[in-house]
Amino acid sequence: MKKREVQASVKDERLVKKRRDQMIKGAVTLFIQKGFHRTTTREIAKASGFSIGTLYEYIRTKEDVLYLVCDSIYDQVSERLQKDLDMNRGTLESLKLGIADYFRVVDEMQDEVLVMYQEVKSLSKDALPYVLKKEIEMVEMFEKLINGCIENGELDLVEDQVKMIAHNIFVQGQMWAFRRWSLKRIYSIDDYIKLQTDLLFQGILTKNAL
Amino acid sequence: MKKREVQASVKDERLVKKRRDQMIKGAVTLFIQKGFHRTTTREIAKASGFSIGTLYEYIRTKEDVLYLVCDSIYDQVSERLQKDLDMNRGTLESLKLGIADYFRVVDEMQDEVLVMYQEVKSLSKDALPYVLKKEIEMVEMFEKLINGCIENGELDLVEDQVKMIAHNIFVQGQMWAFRRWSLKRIYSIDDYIKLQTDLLFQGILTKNAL
Amino acid sequence: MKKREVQASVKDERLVKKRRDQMIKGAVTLFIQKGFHRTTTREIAKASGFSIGTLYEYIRTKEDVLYLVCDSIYDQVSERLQKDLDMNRGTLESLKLGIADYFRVVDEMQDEVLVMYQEVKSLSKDALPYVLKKEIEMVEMFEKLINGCIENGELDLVEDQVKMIAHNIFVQGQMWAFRRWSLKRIYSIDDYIKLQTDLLFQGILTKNAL
Amino acid sequence: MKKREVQASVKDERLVKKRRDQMIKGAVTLFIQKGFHRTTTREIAKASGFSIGTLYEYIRTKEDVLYLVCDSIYDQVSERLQKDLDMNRGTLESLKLGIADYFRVVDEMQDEVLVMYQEVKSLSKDALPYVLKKEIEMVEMFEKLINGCIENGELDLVEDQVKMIAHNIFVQGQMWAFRRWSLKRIYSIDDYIKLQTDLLFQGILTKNAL
DNA sequence: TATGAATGAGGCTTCATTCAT
DNA sequence: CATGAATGAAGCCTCATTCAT
Repeated sequence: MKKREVQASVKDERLVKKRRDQMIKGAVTLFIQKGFHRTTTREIAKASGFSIGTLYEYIRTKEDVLYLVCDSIYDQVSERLQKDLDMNRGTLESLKLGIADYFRVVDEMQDEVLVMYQEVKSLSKDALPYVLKKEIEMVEMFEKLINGCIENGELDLVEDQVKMIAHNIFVQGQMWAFRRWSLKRIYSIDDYIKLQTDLLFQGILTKNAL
Repeated sequence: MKKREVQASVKDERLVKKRRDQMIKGAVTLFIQKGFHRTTTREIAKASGFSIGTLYEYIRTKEDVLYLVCDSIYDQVSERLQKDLDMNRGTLESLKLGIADYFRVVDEMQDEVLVMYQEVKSLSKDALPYVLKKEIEMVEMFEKLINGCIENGELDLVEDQVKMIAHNIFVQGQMWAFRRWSLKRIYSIDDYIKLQTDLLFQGILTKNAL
Repeated sequence: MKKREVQASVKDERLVKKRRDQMIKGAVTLFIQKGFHRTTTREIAKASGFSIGTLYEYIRTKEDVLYLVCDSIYDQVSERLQKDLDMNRGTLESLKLGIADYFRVVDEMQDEVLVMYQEVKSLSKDALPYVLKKEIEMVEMFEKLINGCIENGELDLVEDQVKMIAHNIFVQGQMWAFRRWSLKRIYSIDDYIKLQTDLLFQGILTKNAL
Repeated sequence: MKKREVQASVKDERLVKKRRDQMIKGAVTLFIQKGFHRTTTREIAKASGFSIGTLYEYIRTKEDVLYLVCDSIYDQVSERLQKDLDMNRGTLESLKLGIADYFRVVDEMQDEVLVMYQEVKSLSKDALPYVLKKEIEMVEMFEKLINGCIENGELDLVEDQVKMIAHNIFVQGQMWAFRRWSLKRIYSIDDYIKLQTDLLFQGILTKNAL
């Protein structure tokens, strides 16, 4: 599935990229503060550093801004993950590193993740699939990391389990962003990573219990 | 923390209850279809079976409807959970039952949970805490179930772990609702319960790895 | 062909009629001064004596106002013509009376006719046919008056001629409105009626020439 | 009355002429399709084959384009008529030829005539007189043709009649353009010329009736 | 001369809320 | 208590025009 094209009136590709970057940056800040629906196009223009007229030279509708924002955030997050995947050696260690890295990206991009997370649903039926596709791809990255361990004999799991775990990891990452109001009071990101990883690997039953 | 009062012009308490029930029912349907922001008060009134004027006899602002909806959903979910908690005997079995029951409630109330889940953030700074409080209470229910097992010596966990697990359970419940587009293709609710419970209890390293 | 329905949010039919009459009256004044495109919806609302919100309780789009205006003007004009037609006796005299009466209606409703005449083309492909239909009906009225004379033996014309004459009469009526800047300097409405009628009946070759 | 000057930034007269011709050609096409108000300056620039910036090197405002279009159309039509006038011999025959020729020009330039006809009123109070002046001149051409016949004794009419007839001819020409949706179903341009000419000359009263 | 990115006033329309009946 | 007509602030978007390159 190709990227969904957001039409711009301006021809200069480089300029389009530049202006849209300004736009995304400005919009994220606003969406964090007040959400997509409560943010006006004029506010977006202002926060982006140009006029309302100029804003509309680079998008067609307000929703395009949301799409651009979501798209950009996913790109950033998955780009980071891709690196871990690339040096994946199929060991438990590299799985752990992948998870830790993902959680850290989420931590660094808390606001962005939260925004995307809360506002995707505001995308039209038209744009949603493109963003969902990216989500699926990220879950698949975790599946690959896990499958690597299985192939190496470090884990013994069936496909259904793999998929479930991949989903869990993905959601627990997001969870750090969308439940931070609650979690941050108790844990640092390092605590969070350690606790979640241990739980994931060992479950709640102590050795004693086995 | 007491329930947040939503002011009504009408005095007859029984009538207020009745009208608000109609309202919640109508609103949930609409919020599911189009989300809170895209739903108009007029539509809510119509779906509730009365006029826009009447609607405003029972609420003060549109946001009140959202609050009422969220409040009602949480009430229903936690009421169900409360029962399990009441007959909690501090055994792993009753923890498992609690989890299974929670996941099943979420399954039955998928739409409602999804709505609440996606729209809470639209609540004003004023109303949000009241709903968040309910969430906290639900997480605490799971904490209690777990602590029961610890007291009984069936589990050996420190507080930080307990809280983390409670959060995980809570989120995995919601996850069944908000990722159903993805999960339902792979799992039935029974699969989901079994897999998640096993994973929770035993982790991914399982027997072989130990 | 039925009248095209213009949807109103307000239910009370009588009120709808009343408000739309206000609206048409206000709009015509404005359209005369500045044309449809240069008139804003807010101006229409103001000229109609209510708020912009109220305006939109009675129409769906700005174009609806134009349609309502055109529709109303045609109704008024053709209602007047209908009377003449009703007492048509198939004599040259009643044809002359019909023409004179039509020209007089146009004279009395100069502004309205001019507006409709200049702005119909701004109607969407959707609404245009309904208005054009009315125009056709009016032309047909003149055809009937003429055919009456033919049946009575007062005139001897073939169908093509009848149609042409009907069109000419119709256009010469409008002409009094849309070329008044030029014609009024030279003729009174009575002059105009007399001259046009004579020309129509006798041509320019007159007695001398024959 | 001199031509109204439309200011251009560009000095090279030949270039101005060339660009404006491109502009008029492009604009007419668009005005025909969507009318003056619905056509944007950007569209005009594009249809003219140059950029929006360049467009504004040759005009001052969007309205200038309309003026240029109207002006050009009138020029073309009256240039053709002028020829007939030049060889006017004051005979009924040359009057007939003049009318036929005018109707034929209108037929050939249907679109242009229609545009001009429907959009002149969009000209500002500033530009309108210049275009109206051309219209008057055209009507005067017909007056001259008729007066020629009178001087030759071929017709016997008073001034008021002459003016009325000239107006009628002029309007009947336009009519072929602006009522073509209706007329073309019934008549070819030749039918139209013959019928209108006969009616004009002989009226509707048959010899018998006299 | 030619280009096209930038501007912002202003247009159309929606919708939460009020209030007279 | 119920109704629904009225209100107007505010939102999204367009487009004529300018100006730096």
